Amino acid sequence: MRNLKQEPVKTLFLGSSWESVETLKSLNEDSRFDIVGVITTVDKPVGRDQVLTPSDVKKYALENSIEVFHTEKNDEKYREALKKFHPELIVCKAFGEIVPEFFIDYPRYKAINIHFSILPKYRGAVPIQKAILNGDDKTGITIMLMSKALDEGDILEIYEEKILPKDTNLSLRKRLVKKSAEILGNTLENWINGNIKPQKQDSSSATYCWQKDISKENAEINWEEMDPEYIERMTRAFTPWPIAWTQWNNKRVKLFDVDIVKCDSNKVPGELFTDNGNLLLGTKLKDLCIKVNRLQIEGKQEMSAKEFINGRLGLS
RNA sequence: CGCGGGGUAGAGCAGUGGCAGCUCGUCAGGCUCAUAACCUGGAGGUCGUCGGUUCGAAUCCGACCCCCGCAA
Repeated sequence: MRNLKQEPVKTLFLGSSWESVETLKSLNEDSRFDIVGVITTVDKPVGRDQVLTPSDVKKYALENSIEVFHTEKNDEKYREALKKFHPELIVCKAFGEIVPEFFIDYPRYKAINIHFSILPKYRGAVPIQKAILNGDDKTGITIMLMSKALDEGDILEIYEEKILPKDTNLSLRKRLVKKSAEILGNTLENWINGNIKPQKQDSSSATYCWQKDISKENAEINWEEMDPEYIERMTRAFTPWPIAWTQWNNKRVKLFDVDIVKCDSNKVPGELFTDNGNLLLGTKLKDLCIKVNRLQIEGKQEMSAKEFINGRLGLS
């Protein structure tokens, strides 16, 4: 039994995105852990002007005087990192690189990954989006050992979280980030003190999700084939990126917030029309329409349906 | 110099050389048992900024600033 408060665990953190920052922050502010360094992706060009920008994790680390290291998918660099930091524990969240096996085997207390699904369901890059898209009523957090293959390591702890009817990828992700930051420290302490026996995953029931499923191309609504329910889930799963969209007057229209409503119309699927002050889109089902609450026309700012109607924009 | 759309009242938009407009909101009054209803009236604009052309510019020309879609 190790008293972590007197003898903090030398921890190396791997991550890149804003959600990894929350995880890093919770560990950095936890006296049981001593963050010896952070590995993150190199600065990337970002936005319309392609300005070279450090990752959110790098920004946090620099502000908090934590040493930053870039491995750039290079085995030699990984060896260098081990020599430099001598970690007893590695924690990884939304890093964006596949790490070599010798690296995750090195620390005394192994390498831990946090994944936002109930593994072995939704192994891969976009588990939250996929859970919403599939209409699941719950998802969760898996804290697990890293292994050679992606998301296949033994499980230390699972936390379940309900998916609410209006949940978007963003809103659900925020809850999971917050929750995982709350439970991580204790889970790690239990693991380090030998109170957790890792559970093997049942790989025969594994499912997978790929980043390419969540792309601008896949965010275009196919009105002939998609059910209204699926379209509504798309708008939530594709928030805040890439945003479900369709065509109107040869322009892209992003749909930010929609509802499914009963309607009695013979509109063509995908046709935009107004009815009683509502902005509706016809679907392949005659008695159901998509009611648009917030939208954005290409070249315009995001606006409410009411604002869109007030401007008339060619609608009769 | 990656490609493209845009900046006009608080919001959304129309307006290609000749009085600054529309829908919504807002304010005042009216009607109504009642209102996101209806009627009447009002306030609210350096037309992104600077310069140029012109008798006259929101409108044409040049430069710059800002917002957005695509691409990466």
